[in-house]
Amino acid sequence: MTNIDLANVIFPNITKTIDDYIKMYPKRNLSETQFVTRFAPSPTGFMHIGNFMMALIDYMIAKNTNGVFYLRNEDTDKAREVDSAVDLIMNTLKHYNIEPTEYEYKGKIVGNYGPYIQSERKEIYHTFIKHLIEIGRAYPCFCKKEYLDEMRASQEEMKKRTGYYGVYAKCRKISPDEAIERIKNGEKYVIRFRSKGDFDIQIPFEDLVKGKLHLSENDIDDVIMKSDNLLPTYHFAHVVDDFLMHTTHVVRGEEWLPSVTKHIEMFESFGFTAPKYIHTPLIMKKDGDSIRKISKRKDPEALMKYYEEKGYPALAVIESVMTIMNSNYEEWHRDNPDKMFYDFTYDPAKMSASGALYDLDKLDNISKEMISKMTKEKLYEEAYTWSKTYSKSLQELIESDSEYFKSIINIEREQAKPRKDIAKYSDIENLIWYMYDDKFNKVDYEYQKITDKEEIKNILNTYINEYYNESDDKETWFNKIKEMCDKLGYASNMKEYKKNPEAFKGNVADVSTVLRVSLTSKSMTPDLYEIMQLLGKDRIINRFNLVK
RNA sequence: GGCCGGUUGGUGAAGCGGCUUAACACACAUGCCUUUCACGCAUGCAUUCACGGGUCCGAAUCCCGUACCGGUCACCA
Repeated sequence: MTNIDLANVIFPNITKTIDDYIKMYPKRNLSETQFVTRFAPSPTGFMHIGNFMMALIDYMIAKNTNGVFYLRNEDTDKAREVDSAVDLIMNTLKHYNIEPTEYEYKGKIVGNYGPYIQSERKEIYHTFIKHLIEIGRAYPCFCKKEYLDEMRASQEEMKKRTGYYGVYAKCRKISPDEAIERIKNGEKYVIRFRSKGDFDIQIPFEDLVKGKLHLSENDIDDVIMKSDNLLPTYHFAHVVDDFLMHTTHVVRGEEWLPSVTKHIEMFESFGFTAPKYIHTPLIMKKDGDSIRKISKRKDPEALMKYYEEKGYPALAVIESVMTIMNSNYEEWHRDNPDKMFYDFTYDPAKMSASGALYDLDKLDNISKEMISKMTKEKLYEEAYTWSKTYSKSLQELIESDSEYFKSIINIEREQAKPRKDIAKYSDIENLIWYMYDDKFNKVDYEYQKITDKEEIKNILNTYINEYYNESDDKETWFNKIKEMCDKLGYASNMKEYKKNPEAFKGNVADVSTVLRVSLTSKSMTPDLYEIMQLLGKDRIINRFNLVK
């Protein structure tokens, strides 16, 4: 009995050869400078910010080189799979407009290199594994979990490297005859790769982020096919898929760095050349005094849904991640304000090799800047769309009178130096609620300098009876407030007040604050004149009367 | 523990042997402007690049060692 007999016993129904598949997945019709990337998440039901960064890198590389960015669903771990996970991935990519050119979704395959779902590629993997068995580079392993556990424990005790290699790889020595017999007896087995590597030999490897490194050759016989579902492990699926799909650049987290030599050896066992690798640093989080990997369990901002729920503009999130990917992005963007982020050329070599802390302050800043530049129509649309999914109360506010809403958000907008107070759509309600009468009751007034109730009443009455005129323009309006200040003993001129504060009861800022707080309850609001214009005289009087 | 990687301000970082008295941006602080807040403007914020040694006329930049941080050592990806 030979390895070929063994291969036929294990895969009796596989009739194709790897050459058949190589023909079915021909070289892509692209030039040397057009790169092929893929986003290959496993459908666990989460979209982590680190995954998102990798997808963005994939997208940027393909976009920059006019190449191909495809999505591959790595669902070989059926135990961890979540039903809605693919929807989440697709929706997130769609939300950020970084959609793949090839993918498989809801039964539809777009692209010529599918299926793009690993569990649908079982026959392909089996063909490749069968080939490896035939040429003696893979074999069935009957070792039980107990043996493996004992092996590891004794290796640790003897301070040796752990793993299934050398003398520990006892199924390596099983003859085809014995293997066939044991299989026919119904013994459970996995398929392992037969490594020819020598751990003491260092091989050079170049990672596009980390640069040139030397890594020990792999000598571990890794499992390449699992026993229960007969699906491949990540290592093997990576090799087969990225070869057949002609991926030129593999972007993945740096946790994969220690296994590149496994992958290289597997590529070589088929006579294939490995793709280029971009091992991205992990995104970190500060936790007290220490720094750790950002965690989906402890840090809400680790998950992409956080940014959607809070209502950050998609572009703001992209730009904040771009600054982590390539810190020269910001400068570029300043110099090219009219270009889109994808016009920027991403360079993995400029990416930091160490893990970066993701800074929410930075995101807020980028986002405020971006929202401040939106027209009122644009902000209205964005905020309204967001509210329909995430905030019923804001939605109701907007729907009660959309023109009024637009007028409110337009205060200090659409001008050279717009107001920057909205970082995310979920901020809006808290910034404008007082413009709605049904919310303006039982409020806490934040009076500042002038707190005496009689004096406040006096200012309000004097103002409404003697000075306020709804049709005044802004300059006249403010001049009248100053006139009132003079009359009531407050300084109308700040410079004079500062020169001699003792001579006055207070100043025009203090008086304005009384008006502002009486009308809004808050001491910090946008332009008071515009607020008063929007409220109108009747509502102003009503609010003054509410002040007790 | 073995192997691999990293270490420049509170944060992202530039820097790649002399142009650096360490860029730019965020954050923070102060001042100016101002009807509040914000905006804007101005100023400040690492005498020093984890530490120790070496190479060199010259080092954040090159070499060695130490420390610390991270990754990895699964039929998970």
